[in-house]
Amino acid sequence: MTQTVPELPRYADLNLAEPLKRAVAEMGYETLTPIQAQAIPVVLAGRDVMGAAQTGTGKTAAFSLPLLQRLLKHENASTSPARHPVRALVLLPTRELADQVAQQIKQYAKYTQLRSAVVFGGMDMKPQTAELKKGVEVLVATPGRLLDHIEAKNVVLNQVEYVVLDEADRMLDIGFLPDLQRILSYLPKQRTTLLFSATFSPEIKRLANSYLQDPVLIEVARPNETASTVEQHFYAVSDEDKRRAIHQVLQQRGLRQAFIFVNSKLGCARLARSLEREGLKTTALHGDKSQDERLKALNAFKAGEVDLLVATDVAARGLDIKDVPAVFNFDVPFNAEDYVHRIGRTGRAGASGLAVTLVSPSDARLIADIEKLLKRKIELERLDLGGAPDREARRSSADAPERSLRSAREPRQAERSEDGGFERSSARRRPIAPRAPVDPFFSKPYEPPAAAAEPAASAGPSAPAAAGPSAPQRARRKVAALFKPGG
DNA sequence: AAAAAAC
Repeated sequence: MTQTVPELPRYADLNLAEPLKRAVAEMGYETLTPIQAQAIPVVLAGRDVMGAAQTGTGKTAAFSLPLLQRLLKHENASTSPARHPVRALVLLPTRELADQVAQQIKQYAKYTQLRSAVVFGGMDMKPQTAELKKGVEVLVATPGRLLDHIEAKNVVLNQVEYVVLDEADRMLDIGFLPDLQRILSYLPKQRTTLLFSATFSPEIKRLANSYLQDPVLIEVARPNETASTVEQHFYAVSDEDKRRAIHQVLQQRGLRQAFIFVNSKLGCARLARSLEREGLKTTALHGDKSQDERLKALNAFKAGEVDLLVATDVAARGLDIKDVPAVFNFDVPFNAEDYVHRIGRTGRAGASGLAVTLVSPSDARLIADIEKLLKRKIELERLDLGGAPDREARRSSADAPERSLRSAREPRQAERSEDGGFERSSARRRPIAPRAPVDPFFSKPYEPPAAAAEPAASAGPSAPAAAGPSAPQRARRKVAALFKPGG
């Protein structure tokens, strides 16, 4: 065991104001994580920062503590409560995350005079407006609602000294960039900008640099790296077997709670309903729910009232929930970065965690993307679902055991096609999956090729076709190999 | 392919 970590820096030894130290001590923090140890002095020095560190390693404290310290140190009007301009702005990509970070900052600031507030959509404007009008030094927000408040003149941002983009790569992606740029246009040019995320693609890094002045780059471990405490598995499972796979892994591992990620809101609602019918205490979290429902779902999971939280990528980033033992990717995420964030919901703060990704043949390309991002080979594993494959079970209608999970819905033909029409669409979408063994290439399970380090490398000698398969072709074959009948 | 974020 690596129990003898050489003297981690301690909060008590930091040059932080007493009120901040007191709050930190009260929250039970003693030593700094690596990202905190590196980022805090740099932020205290007033520099711009681009910070990358693995999920679950305390990025929020890494920026908020030194930020609060700076605000305390250069307190201009603390003795006259009449005027409290927003001096620090923290922007986040989801409402739940804004809420979480705001609560954390409130905790850190609780023994100071600094005021903070949070604004995000889906909630009544009025209470937020009232808070803003009272004046706050630290404002936490999601972009859309903040723009609303700016345009309604509920808040003025021309005195902002610090802006933080948490989950910075997401904030800078195409979906958020226009709003972000508008917000930044209201801020003084002369300011400190802090960007933090667990993932930064090279393109986003370049873009991010255009928003920073002479930044300090802080990289704790490799960017895009997953926590070493998370045990990762990729199981080759056909779409129709995925729910059964979840039941089985939960049972075999003796797991009660888990996050289950899906790619669409509709799929999220449906999967949650199915799992609930199959006897698992399940709730769904996605952007088509009201904010009240979203908060309720999250709180029910936190309180242990439900065991499974089926969620879209609204829950992929940043959410810090204690003791999430496992994350399932029911769908392989469209963006490889989101894989890193999703599985980052487990194994936080040094805890151990399990990440299970269910891979169907059509996911080959996405798996190749994840391999590339993680810079390592992914071994697809077979999952013995105990008994005949599901499709066999459907043919011999007498087989009860394997079908038990589906039995509740099996008779409802109409609803099955609503679920995506597994039978027909699978034939359409997965022409690659061989029905009969034809090529010896398909007859052995996936083994990482010895030579090629990068997926984009040249075609190896094992290439069956004359022209040589492309990287996506090879990726599809790897996955297809695992779906060979009888293997 | 989708999700997120304002009403």
